[in-house]
Amino acid sequence: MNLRIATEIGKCLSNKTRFQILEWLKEPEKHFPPHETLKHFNDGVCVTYIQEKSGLSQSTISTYLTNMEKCGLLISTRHGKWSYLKRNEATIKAFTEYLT
Amino acid sequence: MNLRIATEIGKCLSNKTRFQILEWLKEPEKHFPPHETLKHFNDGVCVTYIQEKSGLSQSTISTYLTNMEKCGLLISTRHGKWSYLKRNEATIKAFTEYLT
DNA sequence: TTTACATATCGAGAATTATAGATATATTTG
DNA sequence: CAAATATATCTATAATTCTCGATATGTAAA
Repeated sequence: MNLRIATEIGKCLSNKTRFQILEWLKEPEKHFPPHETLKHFNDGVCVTYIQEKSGLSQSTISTYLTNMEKCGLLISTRHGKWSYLKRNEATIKAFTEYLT
Repeated sequence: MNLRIATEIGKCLSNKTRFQILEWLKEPEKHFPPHETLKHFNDGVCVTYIQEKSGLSQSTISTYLTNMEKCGLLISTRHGKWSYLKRNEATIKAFTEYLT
């Protein structure tokens, strides 16, 4: 962790929707429907589900998620035409330790 | 801790100087001169020292510090004409736990 | 190989934040 | 009380961010 990344993370955390995305992803099954098309994969939530829950436009949410991935807050995995997002606990831990 | 305060803290942490102020205040004696006019008080760093170290204007730093106090990141104590700032470890802990 | 769907990127106008100088307030000192 | 000093607030402009619709790209299904 360094100052530049830490402030980029801060920027992500300065917006209610972005902060909530991290909260929702703590317990995906509590906040999102299951991914029925996937049989043996449960490693994050697809962009569409996050977009629908947020109520914001597809392009806005896509930008949010891209930025959150760039600074290491999220991990994105592509399966076919879907991208699945999950928290990057290692970065979150490094950030909180840097702050403390 | 709640979403509104957490995002206000995020806003404070989205700027390099503001983030650094928190870092500097982890070890004040390492980053600032001693407060010679004070005999038995060592409970934070005055606004002027923080301003000089940052290189930004007095009004900018004053605004930063006010906002950082409002969201609970800093504790401000006034002694005569000086305000002394220190980290509010309780809020910082609550914030990191909210995130984790 | 079209067509449909999921996600990403682009471009623009609206909204917010950054930053400073000027000024106000509060406190100490002479 | 007047002058000096530390900090806070006001006002304004520049810079950045927000958010969306439009469009592009990538993948799967028909």
